This record gives sequence, structure tokens and C-alpha cells, in this order.
Amino acid sequence: MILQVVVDISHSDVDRAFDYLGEDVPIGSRVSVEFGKKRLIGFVIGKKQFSEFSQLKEAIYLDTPISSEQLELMYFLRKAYNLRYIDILRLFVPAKLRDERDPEYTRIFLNADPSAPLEDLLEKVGQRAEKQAEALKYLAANSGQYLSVMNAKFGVAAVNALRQKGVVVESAVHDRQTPLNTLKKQDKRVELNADQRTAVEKIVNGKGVFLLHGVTGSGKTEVYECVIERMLSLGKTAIMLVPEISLTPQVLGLFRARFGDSVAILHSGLNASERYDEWKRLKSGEAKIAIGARSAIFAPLENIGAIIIDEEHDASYLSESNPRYDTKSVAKFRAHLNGAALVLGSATPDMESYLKASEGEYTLLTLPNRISKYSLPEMEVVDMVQEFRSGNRSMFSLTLKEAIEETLCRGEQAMLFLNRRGFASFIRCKECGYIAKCEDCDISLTYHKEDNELKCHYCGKRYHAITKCPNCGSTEIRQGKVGTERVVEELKKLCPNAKILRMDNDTTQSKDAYFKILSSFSAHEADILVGTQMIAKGHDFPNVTLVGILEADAALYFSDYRSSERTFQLITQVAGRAGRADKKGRVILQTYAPRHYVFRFGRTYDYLGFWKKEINTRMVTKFPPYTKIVRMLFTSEDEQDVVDATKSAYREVSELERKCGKFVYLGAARSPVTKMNGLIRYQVMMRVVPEQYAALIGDIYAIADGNRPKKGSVFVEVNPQSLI
DNA sequence: AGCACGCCGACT
DNA sequence: GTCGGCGTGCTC
Repeated sequence: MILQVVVDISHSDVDRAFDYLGEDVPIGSRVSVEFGKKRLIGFVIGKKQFSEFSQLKEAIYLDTPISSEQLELMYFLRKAYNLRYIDILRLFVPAKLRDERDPEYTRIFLNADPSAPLEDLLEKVGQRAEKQAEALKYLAANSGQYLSVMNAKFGVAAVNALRQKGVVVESAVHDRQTPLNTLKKQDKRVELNADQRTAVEKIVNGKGVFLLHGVTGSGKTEVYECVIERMLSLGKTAIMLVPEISLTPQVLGLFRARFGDSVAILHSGLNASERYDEWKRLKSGEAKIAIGARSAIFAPLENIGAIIIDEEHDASYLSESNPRYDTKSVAKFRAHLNGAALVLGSATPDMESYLKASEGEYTLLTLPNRISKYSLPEMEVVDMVQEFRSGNRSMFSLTLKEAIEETLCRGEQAMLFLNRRGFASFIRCKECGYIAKCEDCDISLTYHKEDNELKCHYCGKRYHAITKCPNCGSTEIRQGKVGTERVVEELKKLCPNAKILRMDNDTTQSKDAYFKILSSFSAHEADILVGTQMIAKGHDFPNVTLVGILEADAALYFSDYRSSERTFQLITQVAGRAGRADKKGRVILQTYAPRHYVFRFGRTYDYLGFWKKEINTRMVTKFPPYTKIVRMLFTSEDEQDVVDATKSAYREVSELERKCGKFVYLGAARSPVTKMNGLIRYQVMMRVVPEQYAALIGDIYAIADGNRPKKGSVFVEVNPQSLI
């Protein structure tokens, strides 16, 4: 039998099937093959009787980790996102299966040979080998130890010598690596309210896509749990996706408590063994629910009854690197293949999702009321222009200052949000206007006072801080917009006795820092938490009664069609942090544009009002969801190289436009960020109406692939999250 | 991705 | 004279 094998190399030159001789194994099997001079893992994606190649090598069968449904999914992803076979296949299997070694047996356990007395073994080791004798005695005394532990304790050389002398026995041990297995199933009963019950019934008895629109605290999670429970009782399985950032022990614990070992958890914090174990539990049918971030949509489940996407508007569902895909459309495809219900849940649905719900393509389910008797916190919008005019030049308005003091006096906690890290967003010479910029990127450097460094927020490169202008020598240096570091510094002056924590990319670099800061704040070891985007997502701090949003309009100044939507989502989300339990919350929102419709609707949590206004703007200005923005981005170290590729691609796209009818817009230019990581960036931008999109996207991908810069690369993005 | 084969600068 | 630079080309 000829097996058509995709090898485990992610490169367009080998993005096809190679013929190998082999047994008649199922499609989706994993094999070991010799490719060129190297031995590699490969995946069988097809079989045939004859090959046009005469000198075929042999493929050795390992196992069959990929289902036929996943192979269908592979072809869908390949077509929709122009992905390589192997990049898709890698999404389906845990990293352990990309290694030829047996994934089951990862740890070797050593023990002193029990068939001979210790004295004999020691004699065999010899008098001179002290370290070896010591190690051997340790093994005998402790009835064995893991090889890795022994290596660390006594050194690789000594341990290997023992193994060679045949005085130890080796066995392979496989530990169960299920994360959070300390969390046990509890009997938990929740009474659903009428809205929740209606939602559950409609989902369980219905078909297609459901948009579950519910304000913060309206009990969406209980609906999800109930739907999953009903699916399990029908003998089906379920996938639940959450934004990576909300994969906290609390959230996972909630599901563990309800479903016990039926839940498998897939997230980036797991190590290879844990990941493999969870994958295997799903594959074998032992676990029936997969919970995880976006890549969990590829979980090896069969007979899926429901796919749930929580916080469906979240940007993390759009993969913006290597295998670029949109989780929602993958979910739609998988739900369709399985005849499963797809539930999209959010307090602030994506513009497109709500449009589809309003047009009847999705079933709209609404949870209008909060479960607890306490309403959402009241939002106060403070006009910072007025504040400035009346003489307050600080970053805190009087209202916010007073509110912070009151909150701390009551022994309660506050959160301050500013979506800009560092101390100052740029530094500029007052004399000559010099601005410090990154060598490799087209961006001004941010000053970080804590490390006394200038950092590039694109590539992470660090520079010495400067006290005088390298251009003209002046010491008159002005600092740009304030960041979280600066907020903490000012706050310390304002409330000298308050304990302040900061959470942003800089303070969460180490492994557990993220959870440490959150749990420390949760335990009231600090009074105020200052942070970026990171603190906006669903963490429950019952003692937080004040939330301050320092520059609520910061995002509005970006010329991005999504900026209003983002701002609305953000303030809704941040506001949800205040007053979760029995304490009334307060939200103070500082802005220079208090009359902007985002704040008019935002302050009363009027999603529908906002949506109507915003969707109308999108329609008039011909932006998504009424069009699709397609961007071809060309990068290369050599400017001429990128320019040539961009020009040639632009010509071909123009030709395509001439044949297929005009796009809404077409243009080629330097990318807004002209350089990143030392690579020059040019782009071809198009806006395509949805009716044309399906017919055109294949050609667009082909044009991009055919015009790769000689020394660089190109990729296509559809409705990218950012246009830098 | 690797690895091989193939044509031009600074060294024993 | 050669050792080696990394530019194309191929892998069933």
C-alpha cells in the first residue's frame, strides 16, 4: 500500500504529501519515516495503490491519533486560511506525539538490583567509584528513585556508570499528570431562573448557533453548565472555550466541582506530559468535556453535543500568528459536522454576532437581569478637560481622589485601570525635538523608571535611559503620556499609607507572578491594584468597591474602525469588577470626550443602544461586518525587496478586481508601523463585500504566495485585530 | 527545516 | 593553490 504522508516540517516547500510504502493503516495515522537524511514523524492523509515514484522508502506505523472528522477539519482550515497541512495537524495532537519516543513512558525509575545483595553490587561498582557507591546505597535505602532525580543528585556520569555496570534495574513509570486533580467533584445544585431555563431549553432542543447575551453576573456560566450536563446525559460530549486569561483555578475549579474527572483542561500553562494526559483522556472517551483557550476547539472529541464560546467578543479567539485562524468559524464548522449547538456568550457581543442574531441567522437568547439583587455599579463620567481648566493638572480628578480616600477609609479596595504600561510613553528633547526610537522598530521607546531603561514595546529591546539629548546635548527632556508605573508613583504621594500593587506585562514576566498578584490582592494584602487590560477580565474581588478608569478614551484616538467597540467592551468589563458581592460598587471614568456616544451608552450599560448606533456607522462607512478587511503584509530586511513584491502583488490584485468587480477599497502602501524587528513592512489593503469574499479569497491567497519577497515573507490577514 | 551541491574572497 | 562563504534545490 502507498501511504501519502505529510512530514513534520513547517515549510511551504514540503507542504504536500510524500509517498511511502507501508501497511494498510487508517488515514490519520502517525508514522515514522526517513525524509532526506533525517528520521521524522509524519501523518498519513491518504492512501493509494500506485505511485509514480520508483524508489519509495518505508513508513513505520506508530498509532492513529487523528480522526476522520479532524481530517475534514484540516481540509476546511487549509482552504479557509491558506494553512500548511502540518501546521493544522500539529493543532490536533499534543507536542509529545511529535517525538518518536513512546509518549507513555516518560520517566525512568531506577532501583538497586534486588536479585543480588547490596554488598555484591557495591563490589561490582568497585572501591574507587565513591560517588557511584553513594548513589547505589541511596537507591537501596530509598527503594529506588527517578532517573532525573538521581542525575540531579549524583551527576549524570556516576548514574550512567551504574546503569552500564548492570547493578541497577530500570523501569518506565507513567505518572498521571491531570492538572488540578486535587479539586474534587462536589454535589452542587443550582436553581436556574426563568430566563436561564428558557435559554437552556432552547439550546438543548434547538439547532445551529445561539447568541447568549447576558449582562455581567446574569448567570451565563450556570447556563453553560446546564447545557453541558444535558449533553452528557444524552451521551454526547462538549467543548467550552474561554479567553486564555480567564483560565484561572477558580473557573476551572467550578467545572471540576460539577463534572469531576469528566473534564479535561487544555491551556498554555500545562507542561507536555499534562497536556498529553488530558488529550489522551479526551481521545479515549474517559473525559467528555474539554475546557480551554482557543486551541481547545481542536480537542479530540467525538459526538460533540455543544460547543460553548464564553466572552465570544474576546480578541484572543482570533489567532494572529503562525496558524492564523478564527476560532468562531472553526467552531461553526465543527458544530455543523457534529450536529452540535454552538453557544456564543457575552455581555458585549461582537458587532457581527449581534447583527447575525438580529437578522435571525443566530438564535438570540437574553439574560437581562443580574442574579444577585444588587444592580450593576453606577458609572460617573468625569470630564478631564473641565478638570484641567479648573486647575487640576494631576492625572486623578477630584472626584476620583475623594473616592479613593473614602474607599480606603472604609477598609475596602480599589482598582485603577490604565491601558499603558511603563512610566512615560516616550521621551522627547525640548530643544531639538529628538525622540528616542527603537533601532529595529518604527516606534518611540517607553521609559521604565523601575529599571531605569528605555524599552521597545514591539520587540522588547532595551536601551540605557538618557539624561541628556544624544542629538543636541540638552538636558531639557519632556516625558510623554503616563503609564502604570507613573500612576503608582503618583498614587503613593496621594495615599502614602496605602499598599499598592501593579499588574502589567512588566510585573507578570515570571511564571506565577500573575496569580500571585491576583491572590495577594484577593487576600487584601494591598488596597489598590493598578493595571492594564490584564485587570479588566473577570476576576472576582468581593471587597473591591471602586474602579477608576484613567484614560477611558485612550483607544478612541487610534484610527481603527473597532476603537469604539473596544472602548465599550472595556468599560463594561472593567466596571464589572466593582461591587460584586453585598457591597455597592462605584465606577469613575475619566475622559477628554465625555459626550462621545461610547460613554453615553456605556454609563448605563446600554449595549443595544450602542450596537444600533455603531452598526449604522459601520454600514455607512462600509466597514466590517458589512465588508471584510483583507490585508496582505509583506516584510523583508531589504526595502527594495519588499517594494518589488508589494508592487507586483498590487498589480495582480488590481487585475483580479478588474475581472471580478470592484472592491470597496484597494490600496498599497507602507504599513502604519514601517519597521518591526528590523523588518521593513509594506501592505496591500482591500475591503471586500461578504458576497464576493468566498469567491475571491483563494485568489488573494494565491497572489500573496506568488509574490513572496525574495528575502522576506508575506501573509494575509482577514479583519485583523490591529492594523500596525 | 536540513543538507548537498556549486561558484568567488582571504589564508597556510 | 585551497578552505570555506552561503545562494539555489531537493527531499517520496
